[in-house]
Amino acid sequence: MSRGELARQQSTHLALAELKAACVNCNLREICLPAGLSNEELAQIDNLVNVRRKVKRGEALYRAGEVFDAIYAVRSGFFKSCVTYEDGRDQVTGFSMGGEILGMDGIGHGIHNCDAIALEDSEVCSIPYVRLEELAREVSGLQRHFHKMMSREIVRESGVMMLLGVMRAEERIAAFLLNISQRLNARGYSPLEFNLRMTREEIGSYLGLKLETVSRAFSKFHNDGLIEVEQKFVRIIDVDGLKQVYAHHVN
Amino acid sequence: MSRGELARQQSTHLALAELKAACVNCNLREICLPAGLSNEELAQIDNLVNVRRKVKRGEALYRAGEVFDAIYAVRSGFFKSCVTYEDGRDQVTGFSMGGEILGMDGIGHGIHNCDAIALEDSEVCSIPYVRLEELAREVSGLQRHFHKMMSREIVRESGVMMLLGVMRAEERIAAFLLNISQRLNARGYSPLEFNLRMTREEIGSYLGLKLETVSRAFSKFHNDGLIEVEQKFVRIIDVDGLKQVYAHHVN
DNA sequence: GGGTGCATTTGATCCACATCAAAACACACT
DNA sequence: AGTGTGTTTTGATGTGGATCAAATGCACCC
Repeated sequence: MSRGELARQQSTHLALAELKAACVNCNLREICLPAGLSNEELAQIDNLVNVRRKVKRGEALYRAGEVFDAIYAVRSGFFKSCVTYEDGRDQVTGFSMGGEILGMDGIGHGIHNCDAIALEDSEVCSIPYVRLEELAREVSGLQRHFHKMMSREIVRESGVMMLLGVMRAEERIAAFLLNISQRLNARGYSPLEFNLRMTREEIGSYLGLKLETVSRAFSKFHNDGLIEVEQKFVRIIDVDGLKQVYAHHVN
Repeated sequence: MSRGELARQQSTHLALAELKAACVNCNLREICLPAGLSNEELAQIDNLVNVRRKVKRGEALYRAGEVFDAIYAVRSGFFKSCVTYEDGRDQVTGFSMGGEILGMDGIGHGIHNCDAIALEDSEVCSIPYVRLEELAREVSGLQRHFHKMMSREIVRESGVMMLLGVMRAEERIAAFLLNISQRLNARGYSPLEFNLRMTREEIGSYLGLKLETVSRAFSKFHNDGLIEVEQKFVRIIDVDGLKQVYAHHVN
């Protein structure tokens, strides 16, 4: 598949998603907040997410410091989350794609802790937090699943801590590519070829590396026959080889 | 206050805590799971935490891979959480002291994601998760507070990611010391002198540094008149100086 | 179609922290 | 007090990734 075809396939997929109205019909329901709910329960929560919101590329869904009142399910598009430090240093703390939940960091203090910025034109389902609380008290499947999503966010972050704390540059980048690949796969896209939505600098920020280091690692993987890279387009040639990069470390 | 007196004061404090039975009487209730509940609500959740458990220094409260069925509130003592990687590399992902909740990482997949190891003889309140779920549906204050605790864990971890991703060694260690100091303060201990419960290696693992680097930073802070260090004992001399170490970076 | 601005690549050099090594120290046990 | 074990300190050296610099490529826009 060419780069152009791939881009077309991805956007068609997203366009279809936008036509549908509610969780019941959403093709992301199996990986989103309603995952694991019965059809009855699903119907109950459907009016929970009645508000949709489009966010254009480069715009913020929310920003650190804003009052928190809703969490968001990504319906289409792609987001980065990033925190800015008092002294201006900032870091990307995560990337979110369809079916993933954004904003759970705001619950703790009622204030968003990070910015959520769309990396392409995106759409989200807005889920008012007080209504989610209420409904979680009635629909135990929803309560349980919501807790799972928060817990998995904790686990995801400790995975990133591991990455930042103990892995070397190439391992981080191999792990990153495999992670993106696996998430695209879970959403029905090709796990072997895709267009990155973020810049080298954003990848670097997420992985605790400089953009030059990211670029060099991509080039090295390319030369080693593990991947093909051409700007934002990536094709994974040798999945196992990539896995070995971060399994087979110095020892 | 001498090192000996300080140790005695801390353990007396803990001994008193152990005499009391329930959340209603617990001196940690303001920072633990029941924080913010009314007296009525507090009474309702009291039988939730009926099971106590002692964990001796070096023993595990739980280990990665074990089935998750309860979260734990630290009643006395000190824990580290650490994850071990397939290839044997591991990393400390957090330290927990009185009033803090352990085990929320297990909710997502029903399996604990990390080891929780006592760094001194400790005691925890065991909170069966299914009962917590039930009660959270009835006591909305509990539900809300539980969500807040999970969310704050997410925020805490993104703080660590920032630390690992963008800070230099001395900044990390200054931030670490100030964080410990502030948490001790919130629990009624002196924020300016305390005994670390963990080794240099464990601090290093948490901060993504080698133990020698931690030791060198401690020595440097000592020489710069910011702190006094003698093995595990730390006295903070110049809080503002310490804050400047990580506020005043290269620019 | 050519210009402007941002993203990416690649090379050369530097430095913060890791690594290696050894000594000093603390604590538990006998 | 003496011995063993694990922790901490300190020094000397090495290196992975940062930094600095410059060229190239791509997208957008007039």
